[in-house]
Amino acid sequence: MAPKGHFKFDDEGFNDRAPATTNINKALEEKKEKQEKQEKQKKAEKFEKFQQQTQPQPHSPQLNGEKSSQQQQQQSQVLNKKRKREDNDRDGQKRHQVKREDNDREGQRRHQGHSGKELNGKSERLNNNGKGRNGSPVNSSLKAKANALLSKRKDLPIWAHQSEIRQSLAKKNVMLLVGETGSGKSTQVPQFLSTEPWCRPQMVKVAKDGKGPIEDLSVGGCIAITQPRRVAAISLARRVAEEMGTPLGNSSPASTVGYSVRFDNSISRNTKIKFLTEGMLLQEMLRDPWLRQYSAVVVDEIHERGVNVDLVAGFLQKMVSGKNEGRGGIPLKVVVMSATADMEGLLKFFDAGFKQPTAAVNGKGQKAIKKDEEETEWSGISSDDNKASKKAYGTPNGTVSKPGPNTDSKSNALVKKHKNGNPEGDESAPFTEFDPVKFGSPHISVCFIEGRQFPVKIFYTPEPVQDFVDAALHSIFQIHYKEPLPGDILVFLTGQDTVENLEQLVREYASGMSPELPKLLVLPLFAALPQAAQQRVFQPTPPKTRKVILATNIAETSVTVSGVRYVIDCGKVKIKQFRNRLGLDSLLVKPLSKSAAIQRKGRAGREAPGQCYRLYTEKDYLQLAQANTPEILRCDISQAILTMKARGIDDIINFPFLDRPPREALEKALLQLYQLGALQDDGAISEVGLKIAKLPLTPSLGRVLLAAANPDMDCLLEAIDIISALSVENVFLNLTSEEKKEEAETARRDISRREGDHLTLLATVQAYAGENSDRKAWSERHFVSHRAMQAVMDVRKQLRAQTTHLPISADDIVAYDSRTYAVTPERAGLILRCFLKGFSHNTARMMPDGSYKTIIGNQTVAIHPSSGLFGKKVEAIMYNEFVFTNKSYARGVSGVQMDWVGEALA
DNA sequence: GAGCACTGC
Repeated sequence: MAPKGHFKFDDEGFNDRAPATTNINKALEEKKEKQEKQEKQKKAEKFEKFQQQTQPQPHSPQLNGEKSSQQQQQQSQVLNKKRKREDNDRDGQKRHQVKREDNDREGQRRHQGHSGKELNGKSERLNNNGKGRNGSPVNSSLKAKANALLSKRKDLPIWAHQSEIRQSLAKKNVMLLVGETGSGKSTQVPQFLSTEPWCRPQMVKVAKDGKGPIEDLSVGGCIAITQPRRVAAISLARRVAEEMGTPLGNSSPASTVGYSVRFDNSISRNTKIKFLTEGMLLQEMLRDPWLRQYSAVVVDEIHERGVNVDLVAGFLQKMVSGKNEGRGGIPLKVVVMSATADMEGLLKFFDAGFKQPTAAVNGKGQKAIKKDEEETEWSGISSDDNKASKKAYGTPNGTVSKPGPNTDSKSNALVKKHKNGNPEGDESAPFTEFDPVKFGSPHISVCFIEGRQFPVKIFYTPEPVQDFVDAALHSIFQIHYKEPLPGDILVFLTGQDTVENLEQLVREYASGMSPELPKLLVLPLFAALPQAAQQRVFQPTPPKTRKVILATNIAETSVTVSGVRYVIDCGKVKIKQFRNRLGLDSLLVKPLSKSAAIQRKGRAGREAPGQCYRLYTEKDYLQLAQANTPEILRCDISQAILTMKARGIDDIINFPFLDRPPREALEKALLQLYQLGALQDDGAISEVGLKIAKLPLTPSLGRVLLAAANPDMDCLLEAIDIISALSVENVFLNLTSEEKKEEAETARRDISRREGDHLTLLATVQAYAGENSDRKAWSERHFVSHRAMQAVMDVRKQLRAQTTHLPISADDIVAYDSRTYAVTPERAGLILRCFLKGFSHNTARMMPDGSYKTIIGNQTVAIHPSSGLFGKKVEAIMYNEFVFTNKSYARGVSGVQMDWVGEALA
């Protein structure tokens, strides 16, 4: 029977007083709302008609073998073709489609899969195997394929803007481009620009490092496009290579399109278009602050606002408004692209650089943000920290505490505006203040591209919902009873616990359903789910069945599931927030932002008109924050600060932040870097700091690595093994049943160490690396994640390669890798003391009652149940992470001696 | 007695 009663939407179930507007850009929306509505209706009608005509589709012969015979995918494929909507966004749907074509053509990639997420494993490492195929037959077939793709490209919404984009960038060096999903911006903009006259390499005479002798250097010729995720960088590069008829990356010296992501660099001498992750561009900036190989940098998906993209934006803002001395005066073109970003804020941000080249946004902007730091209840250790910080840097002349003297009210307003967004802006509200013409800048052009999305109808609950799991349950069955097939349901929940609760409830209710109704196939989806279980989501829906996917935020950006027409949005999201005063990460359930709500809603309208059920009231929706809090405002920024220092930014206070971290966060980060020895007394970066900044590690772990390389300690290879394991999540599998846990305990006996998690990880990595016959079987025997261990080995390899300047030789490595004896207790102590060099602040001592209190701050902390030391009592502990969920937990824990801690703190 | 999502020469 259908669940009924206490939960329902307005008007006999559903309330549709808030019709969907799928166009996110409000400026466009205002102008085009009517026109679009009509268009969309037409489109929808057309689609319905088409769907009726094409319902039973024969299987496509060219795509046999692969899962392409799956009805659903094929349907969407045919649909795409018919509608000439070549998908150009970078999510899973397209990825697996593109990838599948690769497989059919070349059959050379392993780890075949259908989700973008799966690509996100280690599989992309091996994608350059089809080398040496640049003979003329292949080239001509590449060209033929590119020609075939051209007509699809011409149908993209962005194609009509081609000359506008070219002309704008010929005149102005900065362009802001808003384009919705499906507009084609990520694939087409680089191609438009790569043939422009300004994109050719030029020889200039310039002093290479700013001071030395004048040299002839080449500047420009290449375009960089940044992406927040590795999969996106790789799949976009592959797609653009196909469209241009060129081999991809390092498969041929003739290749003009490549990519660069961690563990996988695929470029050639002739690369003109290079997709890379934001972090990768930052690393390139450390090596060449002037980015001399590039004529242009395209920052894509800036609205996601990871820490790295904020730093990239700051560096670029300084660069475009500077004199380009290091580039022989040749300007760098910058294109900033986004689906939803606050373009007004971005325009002002870049414009401020031109107006005030040295201090675009200054210190006072903090005020607007500071209220976000709701840390009053955490006042425990703050005063100590503040004192220490002031002592280290001094208020009047320190690099740190200097308040911005030349406060500019405009830029304050910018910070404030940017922070708060459009306060009353609901999706359909006109973005009243923004007018590209009015805000036009002599340096910056703005371009809006319409997207392609089906309309999605929004329903709100009439009353606030107490229990969203219960509400979601009712919504699922309301949809299932009311709406015809096909049309799968995607439910956004907060975490594994809510997913599993709801999963059980839906199964219970479904078992009592009338047998005449279509069946429900309930599928959970969250990051910690084993790979095989995640894959079930991408398998075709069986006949007379409706899929119900219960997902965390993983489905918001990382993974696209086809077939979804109904989205249920619980209105909450679990986010990590760093508490500066405690050095503690909190994982909390919070209301999501409007742009995230819009993103979730959009998942229903990718293949057909859809519906979105919001488990909150319209009033609550209107009160949501406009955008997600940028990561830089809610994470430990010590690594970001160190990157800036290493890049030559000494005056952190006057750095042009897109959103300025509160002073407290800056001080905390600077203090921590100072305590690690990465900064000198005057706040300048030290030798140690420079070395740490070049490592792909947090400053703490980088410090450990340097300590271990010290001849007195001499345990670098051991430290690298542990650090590699610590930088990968969940080496050990999550075990649910008691039996499994006991079984695992026995199986892991040979790799468990009583000293704690660090040495257990060391033993695990050593044993895994020493297993030469079948590592997968070894992992299964030990209840260890093989996927995680592959990632560990990647990091380990990278760290070994990066530390060759440190005192280890190839012989040392051979000797280390061939040894079989266990680490002695003495050596274990030595290793832990190295870790204390980076983690002295993450220590706690046992109290007489058996609880632990942090040595700095005297906070109660419990050992996380995932730790091998859980339930054990030792004199003192050192831990890798301090996390608050239900209470404060230490994760990655080892026992240490108090005198070691004293030695490290001294 | 517990696990949002990404990412790095």
